[in-house]
Amino acid sequence: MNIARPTDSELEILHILWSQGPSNVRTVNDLLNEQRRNNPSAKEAAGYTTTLKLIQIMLEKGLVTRVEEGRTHIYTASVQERDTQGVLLQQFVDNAFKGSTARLVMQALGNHEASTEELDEIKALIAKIESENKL
Amino acid sequence: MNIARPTDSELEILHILWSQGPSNVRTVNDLLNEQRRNNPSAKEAAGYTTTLKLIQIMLEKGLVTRVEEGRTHIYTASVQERDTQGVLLQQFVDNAFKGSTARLVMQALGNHEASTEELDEIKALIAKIESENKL
DNA sequence: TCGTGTCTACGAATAAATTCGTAGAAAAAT
DNA sequence: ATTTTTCTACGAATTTATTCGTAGACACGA
Repeated sequence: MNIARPTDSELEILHILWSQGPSNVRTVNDLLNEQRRNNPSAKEAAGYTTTLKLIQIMLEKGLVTRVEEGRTHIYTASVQERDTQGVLLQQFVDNAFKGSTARLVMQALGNHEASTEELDEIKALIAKIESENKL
Repeated sequence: MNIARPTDSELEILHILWSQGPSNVRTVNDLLNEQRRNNPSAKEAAGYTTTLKLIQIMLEKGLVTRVEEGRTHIYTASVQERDTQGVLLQQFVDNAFKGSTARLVMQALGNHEASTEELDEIKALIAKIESENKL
């Protein structure tokens, strides 16, 4: 099964569906705008029909599924968060880092104020990969 | 100084300028299409005037500078590769990973066949960050 | 019942990125 | 000298993503 590539706006909506579970358009729109209010670099609030249209397009693309519940539709993400992030990441690495994942990781760790917990997690993952490599 | 955010096509051209140094449009176009031929998932070859137009737009945005040499123009990237990657990465982390750099790094390391050398580099970087954190 | 609000569907305006055709000037080739 | 090639500039078509207005259906409360 081929994973469709969501656009930026679609990704915003997917994040909401991933964290909230199945939702109607009204809920998605409300949460979307709440998120945007809390993020100064985000876009302006979206009108209801804007969000509706986006979700309808996502339905056509197969990014979400829906069931009717009375007069309204309840939407569910039909792609997994991990899978989608994997697809986007691969593409981003190709575009911005010419395919070098190592460079991307270095840059990410270099820029960012990593917490001790995060670093520990990453170290653990590296150890795991290394032990698997030995097999 | 504010770093402009290049689009995908602009980034392709920047990569060429970064690796080749100052170049005229013909050279950029040739290398661009050569790269695309070698990459099955890339776009079709670009016409000369397409590349020209893109570079002209990049000039307006301040992504490149140029000098005249006879009848032709020689273009040079006016943004640094590292800086640009940093800007793009920050934005990508926000969009796709809701700002969690740690998650991005985990996903990247998980997906990818990292070589021993790469892992060592990354471990060294983590150690460096940790020692700085202690100060 | 009648208005008001909430839903979907859908067309279309807007915006942003990309692509390319055409024209004119200058150089190079014949 | 004249034809062909190689530049730049620039307008405009195309494509893709985003935004929103309007219309019809239905429900709910006054």
